[in-house]
Amino acid sequence: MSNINLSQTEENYLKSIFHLSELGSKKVTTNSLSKILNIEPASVTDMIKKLSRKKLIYHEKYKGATISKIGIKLALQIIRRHRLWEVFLHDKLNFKWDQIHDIAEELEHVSSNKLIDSLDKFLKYPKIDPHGDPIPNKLGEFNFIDKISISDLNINEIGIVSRIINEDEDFFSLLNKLNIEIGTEIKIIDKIDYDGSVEIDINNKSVIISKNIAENIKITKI
Amino acid sequence: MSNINLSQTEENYLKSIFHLSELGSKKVTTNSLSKILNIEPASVTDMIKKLSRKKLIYHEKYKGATISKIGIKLALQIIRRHRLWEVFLHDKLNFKWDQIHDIAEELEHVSSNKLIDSLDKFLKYPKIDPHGDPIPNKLGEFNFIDKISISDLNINEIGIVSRIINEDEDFFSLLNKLNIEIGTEIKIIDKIDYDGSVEIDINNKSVIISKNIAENIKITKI
DNA sequence: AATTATTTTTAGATATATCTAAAATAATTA
DNA sequence: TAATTATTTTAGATATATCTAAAAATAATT
Repeated sequence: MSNINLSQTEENYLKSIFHLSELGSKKVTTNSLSKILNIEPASVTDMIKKLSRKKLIYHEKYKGATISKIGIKLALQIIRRHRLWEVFLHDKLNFKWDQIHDIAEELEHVSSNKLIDSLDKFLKYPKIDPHGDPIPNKLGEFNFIDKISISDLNINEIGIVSRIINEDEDFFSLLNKLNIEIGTEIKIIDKIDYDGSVEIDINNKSVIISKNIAENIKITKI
Repeated sequence: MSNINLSQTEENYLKSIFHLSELGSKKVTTNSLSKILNIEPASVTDMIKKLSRKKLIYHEKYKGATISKIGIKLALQIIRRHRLWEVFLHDKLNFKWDQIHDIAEELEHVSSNKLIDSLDKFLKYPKIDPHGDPIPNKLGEFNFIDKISISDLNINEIGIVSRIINEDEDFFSLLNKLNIEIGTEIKIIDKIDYDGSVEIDINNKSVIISKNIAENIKITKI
């Protein structure tokens, strides 16, 4: 096997490209990367060229980048590491689910495969991380469960929170304020046509959440 | 508190300076650092200047460097992280003691203090790592047990291996070959005056080890 | 279709961490 | 002590990852 060795920076770019490409299907623009990585477009262009040279992405000038098969494979390994560390932090070290992301961002770059496979075993081969996101296995396979979100429910339907898409700190603190976590039962009281906001019931308290928030909370219908 | 933030590279230099200074008492030369870090002396000089500017070491041109109080404190935190991760890898992930060093070298640079303190708790506040080295606590305090080594034993005396100084991969594989690990009982059969080699008995097998090897294996006399 | 606005890229700088070759200093030895 | 050897530092390059400012290409609007 050609052992491709990436710097931490390259790994971060690749992961972001993978996420933005939505499982490899979409083209990723320089600007979108610039925004989520907080790096100037000019610098992004340089890195795109670099990853392109390494065949992890394909790039056509001014037209955006597509992630390659090898790129996807590597990205999934980084995501696997990230999510396994999140499980460790949450389940073993008792971190709150909103405090694990940043630490996992550092841990994910530790490169030993043996480490990750041992960690996987130690954690009893978890299938999802504390945010409900699927954990790829050694081969990059994972259960792709693109669940429906709160916005997909109709009035009076009930859902159980299964996955949080957004990993912003601000988003997490909002969820904490609303007492929403994985497993929380949510009932739809009303849907506001005007802007897609949804009135929901959590533990017998009613709140109205914006369309964007509703779309970022995936649920299982019951 | 002024939160001093070091790069991975700076951390590695500082740790090496601390080790070479033998707990802060000795001057460290450019060449000695160059050798253990495998970096050219010219580059070492640059980094010495940098750490000196940050007041982590004191440096007099052409005369070597001394580690400062803050330097020692920071070095001990890095060592603490390294050794706690080694305990985790050995005790929880079932790594052999000769496979943990390199991985801990990467993990030690993950910067969250909360992570390390939680890990410490999870591991039940271990006092020594799998090589028998003491683990500094949050405040940098540790039990300094500079044990005697095999070379300090006399003929017919018995010692139990308690600590391995050298962390080279080659040294570990030698120990594995000799069936020596922490806890192994060793009896001195003969001491060769010519070059300080020692004939020892391990599990009723006798071998001769060099002076250097004997000095790198610390023991508790029984 | 022409103009304007946006996005992307290029060009040229900067900081970090490294290198080699040469100069300066210190240590050793004849 | 003077000459030789070894160590350390300086000077100047290189690679990575970033930046700003300006140019080029594409997209949107009038």
